[in-house]
Amino acid sequence: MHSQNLINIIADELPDLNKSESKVARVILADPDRATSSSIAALAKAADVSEPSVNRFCKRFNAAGFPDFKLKLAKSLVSGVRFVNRNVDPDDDVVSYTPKIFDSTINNLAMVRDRISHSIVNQVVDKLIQAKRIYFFGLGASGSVARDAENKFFRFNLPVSFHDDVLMQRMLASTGGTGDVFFFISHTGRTKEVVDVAEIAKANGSTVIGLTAPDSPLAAISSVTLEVEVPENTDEYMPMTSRIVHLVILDVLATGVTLRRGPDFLPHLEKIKNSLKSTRFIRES
Amino acid sequence: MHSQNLINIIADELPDLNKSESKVARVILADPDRATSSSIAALAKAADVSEPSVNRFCKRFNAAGFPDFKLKLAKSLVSGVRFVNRNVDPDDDVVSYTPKIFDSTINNLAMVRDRISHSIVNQVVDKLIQAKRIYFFGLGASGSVARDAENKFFRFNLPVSFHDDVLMQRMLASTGGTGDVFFFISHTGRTKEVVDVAEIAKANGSTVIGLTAPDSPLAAISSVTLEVEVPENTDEYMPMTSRIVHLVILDVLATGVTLRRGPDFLPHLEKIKNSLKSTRFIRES
DNA sequence: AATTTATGTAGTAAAATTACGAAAATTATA
DNA sequence: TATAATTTTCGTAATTTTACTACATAAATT
Repeated sequence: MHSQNLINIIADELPDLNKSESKVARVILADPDRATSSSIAALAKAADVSEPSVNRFCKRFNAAGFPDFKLKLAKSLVSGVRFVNRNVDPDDDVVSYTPKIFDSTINNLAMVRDRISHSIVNQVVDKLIQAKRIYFFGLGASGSVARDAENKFFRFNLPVSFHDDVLMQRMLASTGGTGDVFFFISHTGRTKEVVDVAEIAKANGSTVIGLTAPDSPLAAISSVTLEVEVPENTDEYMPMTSRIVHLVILDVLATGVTLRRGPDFLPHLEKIKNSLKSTRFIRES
Repeated sequence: MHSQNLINIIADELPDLNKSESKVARVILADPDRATSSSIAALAKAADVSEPSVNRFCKRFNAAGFPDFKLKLAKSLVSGVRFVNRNVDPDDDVVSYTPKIFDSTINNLAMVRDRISHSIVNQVVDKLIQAKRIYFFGLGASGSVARDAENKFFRFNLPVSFHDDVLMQRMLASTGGTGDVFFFISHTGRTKEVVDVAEIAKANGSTVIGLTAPDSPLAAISSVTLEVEVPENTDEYMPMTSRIVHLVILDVLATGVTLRRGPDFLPHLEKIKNSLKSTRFIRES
């Protein structure tokens, strides 16, 4: 629906392609990287079709021609599938694994940037602005995200808190009601405790917002879901990057709230910023 | 030097290029995106040089030829990094501010990726591996980073904890000693409380690691400093992104530790992963 | 059997590369 | 300082590779 990856588009269309087109498609999907660096003749031979068939294939996917197609393919390899080939190896040294981890995080951010639903962001900003009270809930790694969110939203002069304790979450969820916003953060969206608490909150009439994986139990329950699809960890050594994506989405939400509040609100933010000044060493220079 | 972006490489080499090469370089840098879709003839004409000059230019930058160069250029353009750092405007709507915030985060990550000192990362990994005990300290937003670090390093079977309470930090710092690692996370590196505690830890013979700004009081005290230079917030609406960079650096460190531990350690990580399985709803599909 | 769709052949146009030599710049020598 | 020798830089022209188009035939569908 959004700005999909070319590889995925080809894979999706595969059943609808005719014989020679699907031959081409399969050769490309088998080794997209190789495809970007081969000539139309080489690719035609590999797929056992004629050159014009390859050319027609390219045009079918909205490319001006073969070279343009290769360009688009190369681009989509970087933004999407790169992490597949760039896993951390057991015998990598610092010089190799450091950029790999950065790149993987960057790729995921770029992917979500291009796919996030703006209308849902808007809806969530609405809910947050109208909230009587906001609770950020998360367990484990998502607990840190929730804590960061509290820290950020605290500046809006709203009653906001974060909790990483299940019992506390459960109690608060059951005492909440209309006007309260419960904001659940979860990588998988399938942690039982989290889903349970979300159900309680929902049952009591609170607004439930989920920052989580699509098609998850948590997403199903939530009043509004900010869907974040970050590829599963295939690699033992590669860290989980959904946390980072969640943090940036919360940055986006906070910015949305600030902007919605309008310029009258800026002095308040300035005041909070200044309150921290006295705790700092003065910068010499 | 590292896995640099092709655009940066060209910009860096610009002074060392000869007349026609630099003409080509300037045309490419002026509009890299256009360059990826033009023919060698068009580019030669735009740069007012001959076609072979463009070809030689490409080979100088380790491309097989012009088409290969275009491919590499295209890839480096999408690597997530968008070069113009756009600020959030007071009258931006979701569609505008969302990508801006993602882009700013991505830019900062890419910058640090290319500048981080690998030898310092290595040194810190060494210290963490040898540590008898690790304490992650941070206040405010950095407290969440510290909490995340605890969560991550906990898996290494090391005595590790995080603290965002100054009194607690102070007590622990004064009871620590040789073999203990105190890991301070601070955006500015100039929060008095943090620097005070770091001084106490240092005085008692503990190892002090700083993840903070260069040329800051905290950096000065630390045994090893992971320097993170993220541009100051020029924009009222743009969130602070150093937190994110800090988190990714901690990911890098955790990966370093895992790799150093060797393959014998993987079963242990697997065990922790499995321990969480029973808390989850089974994925239907 | 008629029509549409799919695919390949052959020719053409465009693009990129190579080989070579002239021009410019640099260095050496008188 | 002038000039010759050498190296580097750069362009012309030819060649090769690559991509595209028009057309025809084959296959599939109606």
